[in-house]
Amino acid sequence: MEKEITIYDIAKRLNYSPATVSRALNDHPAIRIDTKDLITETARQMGYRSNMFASNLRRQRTNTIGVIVPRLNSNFMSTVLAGMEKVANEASYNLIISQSLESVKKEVASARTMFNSRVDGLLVSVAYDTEKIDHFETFINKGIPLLFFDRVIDHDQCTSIVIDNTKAGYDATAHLIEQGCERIVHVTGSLQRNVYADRLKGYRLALMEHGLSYKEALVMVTDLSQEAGQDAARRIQAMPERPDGLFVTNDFCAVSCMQVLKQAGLVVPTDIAVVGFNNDPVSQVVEPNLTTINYPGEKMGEIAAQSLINHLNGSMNIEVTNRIVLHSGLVVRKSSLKKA
Amino acid sequence: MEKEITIYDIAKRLNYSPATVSRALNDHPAIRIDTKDLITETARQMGYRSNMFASNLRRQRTNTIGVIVPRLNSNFMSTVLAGMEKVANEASYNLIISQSLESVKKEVASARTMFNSRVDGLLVSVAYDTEKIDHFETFINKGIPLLFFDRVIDHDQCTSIVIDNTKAGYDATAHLIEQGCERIVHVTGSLQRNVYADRLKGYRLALMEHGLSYKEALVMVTDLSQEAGQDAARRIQAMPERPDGLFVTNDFCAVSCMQVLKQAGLVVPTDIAVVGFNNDPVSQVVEPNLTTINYPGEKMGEIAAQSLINHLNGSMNIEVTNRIVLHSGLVVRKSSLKKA
DNA sequence: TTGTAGGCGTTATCAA
DNA sequence: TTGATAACGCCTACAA
Repeated sequence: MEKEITIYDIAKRLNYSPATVSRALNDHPAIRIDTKDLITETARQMGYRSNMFASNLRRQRTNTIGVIVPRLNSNFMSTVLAGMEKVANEASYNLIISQSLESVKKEVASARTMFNSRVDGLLVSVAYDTEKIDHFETFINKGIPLLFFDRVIDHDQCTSIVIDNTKAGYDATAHLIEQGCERIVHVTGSLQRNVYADRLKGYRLALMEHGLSYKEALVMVTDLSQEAGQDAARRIQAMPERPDGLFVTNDFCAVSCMQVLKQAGLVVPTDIAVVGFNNDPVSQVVEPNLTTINYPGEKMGEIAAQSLINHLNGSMNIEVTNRIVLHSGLVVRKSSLKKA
Repeated sequence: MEKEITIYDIAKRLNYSPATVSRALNDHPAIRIDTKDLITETARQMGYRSNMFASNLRRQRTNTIGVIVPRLNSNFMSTVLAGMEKVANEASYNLIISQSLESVKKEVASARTMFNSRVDGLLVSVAYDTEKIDHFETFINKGIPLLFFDRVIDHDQCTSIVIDNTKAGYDATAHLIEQGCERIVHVTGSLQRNVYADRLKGYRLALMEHGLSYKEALVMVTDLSQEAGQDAARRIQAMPERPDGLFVTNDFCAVSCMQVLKQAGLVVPTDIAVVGFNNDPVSQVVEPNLTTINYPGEKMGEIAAQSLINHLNGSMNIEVTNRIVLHSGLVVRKSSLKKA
């Protein structure tokens, strides 16, 4: 294992001071262009690499962004992360990624690690059961920018990146109603989370506006897993008055639900029309293809990362913009088309 | 923005030396238990957080593992990453993740960043078109452990984590042959990559052992995208002698291929039996359900991370074990069952 | 069991 | 345009 080259080594070799070498390497304006060239070239030859710790220690910055997500392995989340990585990478930021596995406890631990790693900023989508956000206060107190996306929590000093979940819920439900559905089951997640609460709001709004009454028995709060979907299917079959519409706020869950319903002999969409959420690739594989809400995951990731980076560069202030809403829209496929 | 608390502040407050504080905070054995308690408690109260840069600078370690993958947003890869994150997190390592987007050029750049970030070790799955691995030599020269997984490249000083792709290819093909298939199309990726080359090897082996001749025209090298699947379907339909079996080395690609075939009126598995690869969730959604090779992504991630960490801890040497092979196996579903 | 002191590699300030 | 110097916060011989 060879010795690491430092700016001192370069300085000695060229008979410059370390300060000059440092400046040359950092494109400092007050340096003669030919000495700069000489120094960079020598550095390259000697196999120099800058020591980020020394630099970070000195500058009190890390060029690192922390990301905390519920899970890494969902199509939606990995798409978001792909977008973030792309933007961060281009701006030469590193991404430290950590998953809460849907538990506040791990989320708190992750936040702590991120804090100790001195990330320059933090991007968060909260866990299923997060209630308070005390564990993020440390960031806010220290002035470390914090940005929520998808599953957000309102906070004066943080921006949130979201889609209009209420509208999406409304659109999904209204579409089902227009297709003639009158008893629409809604399968959703923890109402603690904005995304699910808002979609439910949209669902209720659509019912109301179309003169249908809201029935609590038709709303199922689940963890949106595949099992939850299967379970929902069984509950639907057991209902005395058979529902004719189904709005599941997650494609994968919707699909597993559809599969059980189909096995039980129900025909989608004739017997029951179905709408999912996310526009996950499976929605185009299941038969009939699933009507769903298109959720711009990659864009969300890009914008979240870009906003944070802009804030860090001083070219935008996160504390001013409170909320960025991305476009989303209904993608109509066969699973919901009773007419036509 | 408040001032950062350092061990000096704690030392001053308690009238200890910074050295003692440092030792107490790091659980050094030679420290009285009550002073340790006092110090940790005071540190907590004062809102102290250790400065990783200073520490890293001093210790020449980062507790950070670099990961370079072709893409973040595939079900397989995000599952692998989930496994890595879990293990790394438990061992209090951070993960810096970067995607090459299937291009060597970005892979080289990522490697460089990782190098400059002074990761303690590197986990890599190479891009579609990577040929040489000069860009990783710097790591090897510096003694930074390097570990390949899935898409690996043989190197004396690196361990590879893989499944037995040859066997998997063999099993898939043999299964089709046992179902009565005689003209089996194989859709695969770049043969530069071990995974695809080995699966092809298995395919040929199975043909041979069952007395079927290998026909180059039946092998399609593609990028395994959805479009590639659709394309393959069209080429299959255009073949003068209609194939009766299809082995696609990626579930998503297999599914899109199946969809086009079905639209064209072919019946799976009667007209053509299909086997995929990865056991992606879609394989259980498409109809008929897709026979596939189960690929233990999460386990692979866990083992890759664990091996690297063990090596870093000195409890295992990566340069000795050259290759770790995980179990994989055929999952038979309806898409391939001609008999029964 | 605790303290002293030097250095890890940079960069910012001040002076030349 | 360049150089000297002092931090940045931590860790670890060595000494006590």
